[in-house]
Amino acid sequence: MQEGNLIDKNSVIPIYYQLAKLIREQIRRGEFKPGEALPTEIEIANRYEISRMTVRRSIAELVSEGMVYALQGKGTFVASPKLDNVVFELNNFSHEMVQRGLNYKTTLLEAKIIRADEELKAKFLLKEGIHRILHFRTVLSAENERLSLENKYIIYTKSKPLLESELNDPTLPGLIATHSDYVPVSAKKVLKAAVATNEEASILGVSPGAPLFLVETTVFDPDLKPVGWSKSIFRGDRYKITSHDGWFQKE
Amino acid sequence: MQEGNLIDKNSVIPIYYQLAKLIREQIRRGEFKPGEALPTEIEIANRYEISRMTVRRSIAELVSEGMVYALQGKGTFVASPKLDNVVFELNNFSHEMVQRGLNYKTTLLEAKIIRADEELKAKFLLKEGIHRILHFRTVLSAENERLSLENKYIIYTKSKPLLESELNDPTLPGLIATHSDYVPVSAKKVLKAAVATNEEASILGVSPGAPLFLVETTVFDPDLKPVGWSKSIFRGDRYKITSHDGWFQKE
DNA sequence: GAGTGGTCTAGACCACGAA
DNA sequence: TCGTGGTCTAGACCACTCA
Repeated sequence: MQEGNLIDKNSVIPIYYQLAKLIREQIRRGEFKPGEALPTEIEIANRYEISRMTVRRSIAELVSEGMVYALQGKGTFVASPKLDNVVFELNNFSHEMVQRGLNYKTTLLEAKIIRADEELKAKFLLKEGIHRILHFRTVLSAENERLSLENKYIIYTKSKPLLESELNDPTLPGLIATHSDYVPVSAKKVLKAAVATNEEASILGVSPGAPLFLVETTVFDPDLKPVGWSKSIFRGDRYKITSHDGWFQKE
Repeated sequence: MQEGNLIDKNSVIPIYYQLAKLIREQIRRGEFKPGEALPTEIEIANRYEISRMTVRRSIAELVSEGMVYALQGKGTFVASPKLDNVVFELNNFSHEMVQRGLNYKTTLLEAKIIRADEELKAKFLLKEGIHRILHFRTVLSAENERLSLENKYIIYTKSKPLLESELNDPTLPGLIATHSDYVPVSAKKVLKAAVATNEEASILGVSPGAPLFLVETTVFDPDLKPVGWSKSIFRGDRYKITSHDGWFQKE
């Protein structure tokens, strides 16, 4: 609680880092409770004989973690853990698989140039006329089981040959960078719950009506023009998305 | 690109904020391209006649946005937008509805104390014996349409009367705080795709087999003991989860 | 007016990378 | 060895809150 020689000023570990960890643990242990004020920055600086700027840096860490909040003129207070707002992280499939040490592969079912139909013209905000679209259809498998089916569409403005690497694992931003004159800089994803159609079911080896995640991705260039679109389905019995919130242990 | 009287040192807007915005826009406009180095901190400080610490604060903003990354001894570089890793945010239902200006209400179907069965004992890591569990079953509706069905379970260690407010909109952390001696500080959520059972379908007014999101929540106390658990389903035809990544416009 | 957090400075020393 | 980013300081002034 007090007399903190708990900070080693000669350590290789930065002081602000040590202090942030110290306060974080005090909050977790309940020594500072939600709603209570932390000691003032000057108090903390004096107590540990460090500069106020260093204290502020530590507190900034805790603020960014959502653990405390500062009010000008009043003080710095312990926040209540927010357990309502949830952030789900859906990692890149390949990274996931590599991390878990699983064998995975991408199978190219189809790669062809098509003419934009009305739906695609709408997605890409294209005017009337003929527009060439590059269409990829791939299946992701792990441990010899098919897990996901992806349909990718990009506006085709360059006629470059497809590289081996693209056939193996074509990513939407990668395809755009290579086969169009657009620069992909941002993406919007929409996650929906769906059920397998007969065709999807037979490709993925599940029953028609089986639960699926559906992810629609739109990729934009710097002018917010949509330049790539994909619709992917993931087997609901093989995918789950997990999130951790509040004051979980970090490090 | 140069001669930056673009920073107003007498503005009420902090210098670090102005500078961060300036660099962010330069990157978005492509004046600094992915992989390229930004000017060094000292160069920027000299150019705009501000202190290096202020420059660093600006760059820290951009780093936290994932727009640039710094390498000690080398420089600060423009990142490539990461469009693979996706963060889905599922907001608190009530906030969502209020934000959209929709009428919503919570209907309590059931609220009773039960004895923990084997499944609940396992979820809560309870030893053999008799354990009382408080069970809530609620339906969320908006615009007179049922959207979601929630089952909440908490370990019941206090015998406090249920408050009106809890009956209207019982939250898992709120129930734990009021009706147990535990302090909820963190939560784990798992999102799955599912299909409606006959019972669920009739409650929600959809067809059996209709797509659903399933969210299982476990709430923990500071010692990582599970103290609350819920299983909620959301109509797949009414819910979607959206995310934005990369260098989208902020502000 | 006293006390709080918010911003900014000018300078110091360090760790690291590259030549 | 030099230039880079990383840390830290001691002090300044401001905006805000509350009595």
